[in-house]
Amino acid sequence: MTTIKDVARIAGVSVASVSRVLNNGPKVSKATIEKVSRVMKELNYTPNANARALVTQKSTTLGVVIPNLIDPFFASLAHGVEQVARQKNRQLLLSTAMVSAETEMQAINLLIERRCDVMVVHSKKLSDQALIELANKVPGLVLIDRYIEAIAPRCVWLDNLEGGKIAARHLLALAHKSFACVSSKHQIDDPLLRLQGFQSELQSAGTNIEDDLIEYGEPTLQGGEIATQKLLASGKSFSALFVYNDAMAIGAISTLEDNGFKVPSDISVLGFDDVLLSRYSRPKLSTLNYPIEQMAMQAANIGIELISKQPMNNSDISCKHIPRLVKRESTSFNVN
Amino acid sequence: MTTIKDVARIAGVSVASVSRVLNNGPKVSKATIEKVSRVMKELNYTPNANARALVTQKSTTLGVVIPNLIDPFFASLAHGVEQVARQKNRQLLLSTAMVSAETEMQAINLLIERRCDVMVVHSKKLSDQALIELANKVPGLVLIDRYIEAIAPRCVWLDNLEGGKIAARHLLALAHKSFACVSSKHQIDDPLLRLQGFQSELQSAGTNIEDDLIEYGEPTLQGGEIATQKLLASGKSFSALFVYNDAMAIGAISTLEDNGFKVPSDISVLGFDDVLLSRYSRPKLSTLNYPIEQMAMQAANIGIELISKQPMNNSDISCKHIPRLVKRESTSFNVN
DNA sequence: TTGAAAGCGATACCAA
DNA sequence: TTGGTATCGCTTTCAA
Repeated sequence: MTTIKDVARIAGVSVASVSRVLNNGPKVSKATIEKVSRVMKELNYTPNANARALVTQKSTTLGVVIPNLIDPFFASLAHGVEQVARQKNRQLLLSTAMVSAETEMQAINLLIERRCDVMVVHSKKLSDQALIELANKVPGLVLIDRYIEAIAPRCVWLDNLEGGKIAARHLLALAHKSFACVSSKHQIDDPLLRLQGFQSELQSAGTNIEDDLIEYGEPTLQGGEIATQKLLASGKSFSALFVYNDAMAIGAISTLEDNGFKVPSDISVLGFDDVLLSRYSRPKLSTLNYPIEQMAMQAANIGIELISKQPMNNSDISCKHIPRLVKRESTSFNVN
Repeated sequence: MTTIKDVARIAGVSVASVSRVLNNGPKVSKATIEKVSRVMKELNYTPNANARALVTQKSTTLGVVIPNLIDPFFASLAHGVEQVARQKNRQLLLSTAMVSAETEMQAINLLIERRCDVMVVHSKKLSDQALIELANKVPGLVLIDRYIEAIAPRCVWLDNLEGGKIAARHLLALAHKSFACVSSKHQIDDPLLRLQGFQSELQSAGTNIEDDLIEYGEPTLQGGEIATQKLLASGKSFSALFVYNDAMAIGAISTLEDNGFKVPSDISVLGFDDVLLSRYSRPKLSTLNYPIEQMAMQAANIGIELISKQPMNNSDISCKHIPRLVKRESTSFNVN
């Protein structure tokens, strides 16, 4: 690979001069600019970003830590970060981490080795303490989908509890009286919070879900199908079903219709997340929008802001997001 | 950030020794290993990957160039590359490029600046010549979804033409006689090839598609809906519909059922790509599997192989992939 | 406006 | 087994 020295030698100038034209330095004659530019083109010269980072002590990367890219939810997260990266002329560095404390730590460390100074981290397993220490070590680290009091301004998260409440309010407003829920025993507590919020709002309205009408499953299409079969097997009837996420909700609809129930006329089904799938299902899924892409963009911007010399006072900007009800076709007024 | 010098000073050894324990060097006493390791831990030392890359002249990154991460197809591609990266202890560097020659070139250049030595590139707009030159400059560059004769062993691609033929054979085998097609006028020629393959196979069977029964649309759900409406508006009947991709196919099914046609009993619908969506649709979509994830993994492995000192003789390994028919529920025997 | 030289954080060769 | 030191490619004073 040709280096700055090659360019300098062939152009008959010092490396300092080449460096100056490379960085649009302030004091360079037009003559050198042209001469050097021409040689750079001739030699097909590409500056070495690693060397630059080394000497300038600043990175032009933007890191993101997620479990994987195959889950559209995390792909959206990464997409949000990527958009900010492009806009800020940074390169996206991606580190994957299974949901385990060790791999999450490893993934973050890989970014630190690269001296990545801004990173959006999705960590469910590292302890609050570990994360706080990391946040101290890496000024541009921002957590997404997690809330830790001590570093609250650096957490961008969704209020799942409130999401559950919004779901309940929607179904109550549609005059539903008997409710069921398909939830998930995931390694994270999002499902729990959603269910809690849902139940608490029902209770405020003087009703509740019968114990038999709460089932759990894997957070997938099949998981939703199986859980719904169990629900049906209980023999109890219900007119509104709140499901942990969209994939499960689509599975639920599938099982309900296979068993002769029409959605939404017989049973309303409400999902959560508003992933791409929800627009493709028939009937189109009513759900709660999880604005993960915007949240990821906000997180990335906060990270960049944090390492800038003159941090704006962003303390007034809320990092808590409330899911938004998206009414499509799978929920409707209860006429029974 | 603490550096190797800090560690050396505090441990009372030379930087050379620290470097040795860092790299499990061959000649280090147990004593120094322990001493240095302890200090590294104490100081929370993380080696600087940029400095390492600079002196060793080798990268530990794996690059990928795609249009975006929001399209599940490209997310799968990136996911495949990411898996290889993790397995080979490399970090994923992602560069996005809109489908235009300039942005594609920019994206690749960003990777070169980082001295990324292996990259999987999805380029539809750069000229063959430009790509060949890049391939010469970057020995570990591999193209995906593109075939260029001159660098054939470094192209991993899908035979779209054959895909169209397979589609036709499937529908013919189901005794269909009247065909329609929803295609796309995309900036790339995949749709064209699929349609060509489809038609050529029909012709071999002594039949064809009437001109009125080929419609084009955006490669999206809505695009599929609209194109199918136009098809229906023609007034001509058909029992089998071949659609450019799964998103459009799901749109097509939606429109067909809205117009009183049952899928597959009245009309069989066949998609292409086998994205996640196809398993979530009702009826579940029959489609052609585009093994993009495996292809991406193969591409990444080829890239790594290319820069290894002792390249295996892989010339016998085919980089051409044939889509595989996935029979689900949207196609069935034609009983009329 | 230009160039010489120090230094960023590591590795690796050569001596000791 | 260790340490000294040149070096990677670049930026950034400091003089000229």
